[in-house]
Amino acid sequence: MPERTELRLTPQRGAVLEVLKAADDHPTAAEVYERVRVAAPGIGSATVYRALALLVSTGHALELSLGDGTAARYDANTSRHDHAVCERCGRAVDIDQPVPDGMVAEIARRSGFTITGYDLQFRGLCPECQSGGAGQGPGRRQ
Amino acid sequence: MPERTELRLTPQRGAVLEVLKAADDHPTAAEVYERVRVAAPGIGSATVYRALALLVSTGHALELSLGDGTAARYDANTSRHDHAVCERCGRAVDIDQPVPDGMVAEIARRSGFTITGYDLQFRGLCPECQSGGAGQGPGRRQ
DNA sequence: CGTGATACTGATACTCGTTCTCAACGATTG
DNA sequence: CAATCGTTGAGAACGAGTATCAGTATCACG
Ligand SMILES: [Zn+2]
Ligand SMILES: [Zn+2]
Ligand SMILES: [Zn+2]
Ligand SMILES: [Zn+2]
Repeated sequence: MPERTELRLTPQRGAVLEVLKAADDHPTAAEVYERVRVAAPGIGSATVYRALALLVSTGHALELSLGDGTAARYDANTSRHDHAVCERCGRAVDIDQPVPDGMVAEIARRSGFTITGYDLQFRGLCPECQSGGAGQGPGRRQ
Repeated sequence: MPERTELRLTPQRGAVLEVLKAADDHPTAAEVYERVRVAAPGIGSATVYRALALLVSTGHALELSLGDGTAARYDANTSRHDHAVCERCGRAVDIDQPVPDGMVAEIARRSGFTITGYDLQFRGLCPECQSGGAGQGPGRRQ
């Protein structure tokens, strides 16, 4: 007798999760949809959006706003980490260096806020876009 | 012979700028539109969007993505600063404590990125929402 | 002034990412 | 098998932002 239907792993949801786990590039919902259609050809976009929301709400994925005006991206790496986003090709890489606790405490003290978390995105040029004049083409946006 | 028409301060643009300067709550474009209609009743929303984009591109205002999925907000305070956003009422207050240079340098070294800037948003509860159970009502979103 | 060139405006149509609605489907239980 | 209920896919709906376009204001110049 299941008191709570935690997360029924339907084929569609499994496929979405697989795509997320296999991705290392923080795809948008639209990109997840594109990729998941290989494994689940008939899947509808609404189902992908619903699956992503479900995975986020159950802690199996993170939803990222990279602050560059682009759509939200999804990340199967649910440990606390930040990102550096290339302004040219849109690539987002993981940054595993947290803000010092002292700084957070100081900001809480000064602002009166109870700080429950933060989001930090660095902007710049990725190594590829610095060297190769063309890099690998302007990927996303801008 | 004016070689470049820099920025013609039309009544509409002036009104938008006044609204921005008077605001201390980082309004969205829609909110700016609402407010500016008091001073410029016939103004169209497209004009507000155009004025905001112009102000941003000429350095008279900043466009903020607060990472909470809500629309972009605008800020007449163009000096470098970050924000703390209340998860309950949506209020965004200024934070004037930059990330230590050493941390940025370390991240640039590790990631190989050339870091040109960053965006940092703290999440939490504002003083009003901590105490007053009701605060001033759930303002924006969530 | 009048004239044309150019910038700006407001209404509206449009785009596009995301959410909603709903009928059909499928798993589960008894 | 029948009843239940969560899930699905199609498509409609939504909303922020953008593009289009005809009309208007501004300006330089004669
Ligand atoms: Zn790049
Ligand atoms: Zn990541
Ligand atoms: Zn609050
Ligand atoms: Zn600010």
